[in-house]
Amino acid sequence: MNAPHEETNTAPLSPGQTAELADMFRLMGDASRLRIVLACLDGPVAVGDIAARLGLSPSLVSHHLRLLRAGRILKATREGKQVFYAAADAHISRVVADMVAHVGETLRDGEIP
Amino acid sequence: MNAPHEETNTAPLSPGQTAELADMFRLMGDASRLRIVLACLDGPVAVGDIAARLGLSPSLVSHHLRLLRAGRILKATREGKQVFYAAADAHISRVVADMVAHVGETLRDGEIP
DNA sequence: TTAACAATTGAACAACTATTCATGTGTTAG
DNA sequence: CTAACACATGAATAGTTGTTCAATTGTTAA
Repeated sequence: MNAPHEETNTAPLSPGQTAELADMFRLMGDASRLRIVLACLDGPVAVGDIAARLGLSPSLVSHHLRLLRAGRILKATREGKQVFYAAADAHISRVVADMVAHVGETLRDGEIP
Repeated sequence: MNAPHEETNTAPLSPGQTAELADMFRLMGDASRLRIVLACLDGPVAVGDIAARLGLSPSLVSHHLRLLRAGRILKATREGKQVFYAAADAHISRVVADMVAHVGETLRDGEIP
């Protein structure tokens, strides 16, 4: 699929891909939204449960969910009165989980230069 | 009811870690800044070269570089008149490259390159 | 039907941010 | 020394955005 030899080169991303990537990052660049995404990684969660679990108003959660849905990061599934949100697809959930795992290792421990 | 899946669950991040992660995402959530980071992944690049290569004003690039430096994503090295920027450490460059690679696979429908 | 519940939506506002322009700082060449 | 170069910085501004509140839509139970 890819070039046989790969170095630590700059990822050859097209301008469109770069913009798309930046969009994805921006969506998770907000703490509330990131927490919402993380809460949805395990499996489908209802809006009310997300709000209660994170201590946010249902309205705010819904606003954020709309953005995350528009960004193809989460998908919605209605079931009765409730609407469940989960990762849009397996790729997304894997990418996000991976980013979190890697950055979790990298996070600084209050080191002051 | 939900069918339990055996999936990589969400990494249990502390609130502080979550905020830090969101901060890192926010830094790369801007297209200009993301391109600057990508341009620095290969190795040390001078500010002027970044600006010329990306078609941005040196002033703007410098402003962004300050944020990226404050966010421990890039580090600066002075050499004569020029200042070279590169990934703050190996971890960062690996994390970023990995995210880019993954999202590169995930990206959908094509745009004009 | 009515009533309660779950979620969405719109408006309005404060806070933040990306960009530009002008100026300032440090460095090397002449 | 001065002048030119490379970058940084401060202010000012236009655009964006996260949050709250009130009202609305959709769904189920009584």
